[in-house]
Amino acid sequence: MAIRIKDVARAAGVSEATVSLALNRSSLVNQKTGQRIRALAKEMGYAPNPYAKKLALQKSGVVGLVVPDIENVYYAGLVRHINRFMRAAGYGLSIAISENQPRMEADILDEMIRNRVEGVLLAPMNVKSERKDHFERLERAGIPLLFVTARYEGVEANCVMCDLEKGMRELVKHLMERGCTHPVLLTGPEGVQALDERVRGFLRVAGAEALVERLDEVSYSAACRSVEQLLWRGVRFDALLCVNDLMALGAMNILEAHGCKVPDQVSVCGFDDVVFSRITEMPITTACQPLEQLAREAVFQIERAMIGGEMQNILLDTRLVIRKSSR
Amino acid sequence: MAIRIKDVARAAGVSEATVSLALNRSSLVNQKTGQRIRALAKEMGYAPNPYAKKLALQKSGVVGLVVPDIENVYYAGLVRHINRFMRAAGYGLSIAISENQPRMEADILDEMIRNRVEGVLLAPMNVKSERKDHFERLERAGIPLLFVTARYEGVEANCVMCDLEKGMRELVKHLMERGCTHPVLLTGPEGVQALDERVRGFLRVAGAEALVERLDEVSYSAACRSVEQLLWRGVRFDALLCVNDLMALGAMNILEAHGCKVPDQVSVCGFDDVVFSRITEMPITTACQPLEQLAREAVFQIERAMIGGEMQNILLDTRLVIRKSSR
DNA sequence: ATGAAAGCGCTAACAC
DNA sequence: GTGTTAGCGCTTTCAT
Repeated sequence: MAIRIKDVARAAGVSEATVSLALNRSSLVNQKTGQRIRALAKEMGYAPNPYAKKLALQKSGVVGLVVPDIENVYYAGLVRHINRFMRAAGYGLSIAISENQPRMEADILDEMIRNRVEGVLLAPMNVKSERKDHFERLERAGIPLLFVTARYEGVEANCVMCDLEKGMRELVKHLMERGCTHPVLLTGPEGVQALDERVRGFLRVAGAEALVERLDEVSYSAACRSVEQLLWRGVRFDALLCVNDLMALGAMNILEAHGCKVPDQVSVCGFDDVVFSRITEMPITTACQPLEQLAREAVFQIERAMIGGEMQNILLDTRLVIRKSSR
Repeated sequence: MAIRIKDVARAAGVSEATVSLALNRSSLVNQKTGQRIRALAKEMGYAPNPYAKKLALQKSGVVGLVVPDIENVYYAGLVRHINRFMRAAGYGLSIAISENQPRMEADILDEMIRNRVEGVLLAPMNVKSERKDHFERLERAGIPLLFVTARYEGVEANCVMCDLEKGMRELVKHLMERGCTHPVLLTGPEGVQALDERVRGFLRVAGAEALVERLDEVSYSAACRSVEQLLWRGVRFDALLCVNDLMALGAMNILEAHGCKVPDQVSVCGFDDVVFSRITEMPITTACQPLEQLAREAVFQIERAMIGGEMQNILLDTRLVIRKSSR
């Protein structure tokens, strides 16, 4: 089969132990012999069997990453960046997709425990979920957990995310400065922390009586349906804020279809600053979440935890990006 | 640390071998004892150490999946489906992203070889690449390779993909039936098989002298720039075909911005049928690639190869989806 | 500075 | 049917 340490040892005329030490750059082995062995190993095309190594070392060198939806370009971007940073840091990355299903998320974590991952980065689902006991199992297994992009209430763990409430406040403030007086917020189900934060920010600036529309899901089509409804009900509004960019796009399309001019009659805002806010004829004002920084911080923190350090909560600022849809 | 087979054996009052056999549902072990042992193991929360298992069995039970760009929703969808099918089939899936960088792709394959993956599903990059020797290394390692969504010329391996040429032919035919006489195709660099196929289909129906614009990359912004150019050069055209939906969106936006009415003055088509073709005010005509089927077939084929069977080339049909942008 | 040997947790011949 | 034992390939302690 493949070439083993034993083969290298024989070829080099030394023992397996020496080869192992040499390859791991131990100072125990003579400089010269070390070099010779490493050269020989490379020449022979030796590559250690990762499973033997993991078994002997009793650690895997891999961290798990769980995202709720890989087709959402926001999470896709997160995955890409975390993947890059993690590899650069010399760890393996095991990517899993919970598909927004609590059951799936639990299964994934259990599998990660079995696979002895040394840390878990988890982006919460965008649905409410009750059972959280899989996190206790993680904890019992002594595996550090770090939330990214949002957290679950009731689960004790650090988190790297943006100040979503503040981001939303900035958006509303911006709209009001432009003269909007009747803003409406389109959001998803209550009890999802990342959404609740946005709602709180909205209410704080727009006033507690401002209109908040709660949809079943934070999707394009749900936004479309909701705006249809608003128009049909004759609700008066001059600003439409959405909890993500794709929803804003849906909202805008429906408004335009009904002859409602954006931004003249209604200003529209998204959130996240993913590709959707830039590829429309009418670019969308939004709060940019700095994905790359988020990823960098997440990798940095989990790395600390893995080497026995303490993690911190990291709260990054979003950046207000003003585009055509609000001016 | 965790609980081992030895612990279960002791608790059950049998040997490790018996436990191992019982857990693997071997018929060698007594029905009753088997049940008893399995129950006990579950009760004790026993989970096998995957690395010890992989080491002993000399196989990993995982297959590798390489995609060029996870932020492209087309590949993201592919990943999601393959992930589902692969798990359902009882294999682990190792997801890697080549970021359209040949060097990265090579590194990934080498790492997969080291990790003893039992098969590789690879979606080619959308750039030309010269060196293909990493595939030889795969082959030498005896690891089956299956291309998905496209293939590399010059690499001997089976492929599961759509008949892109035919798909493009259908689009052009559709446009011509609608009365278009001057179609233009926006594509990417030459030498990328998945693009070349589309170009061939286009030329075959539109005629060999039809205009083909070759861009550096198949992106939104490249399409925008290209259409600006076309208009500026005063090129006469009444149909714009793009090799993907995002480009079609860009093209459409630029046309509209220049007062060029779609579809009255110019019909526009995309390709793939990803979300972008449905979320625009003006939905885009496109050729739908049946991602789920593609994924199912890919998993099915690679599975066959892993159990020693023969793979087949699979060529699926795209489906013409006519929307507003072309009528 | 190097080698011998035990051990990581599991499987699979082979013996009983 | 069940137990004994020898690996799988690597690391690491302890001799030398």
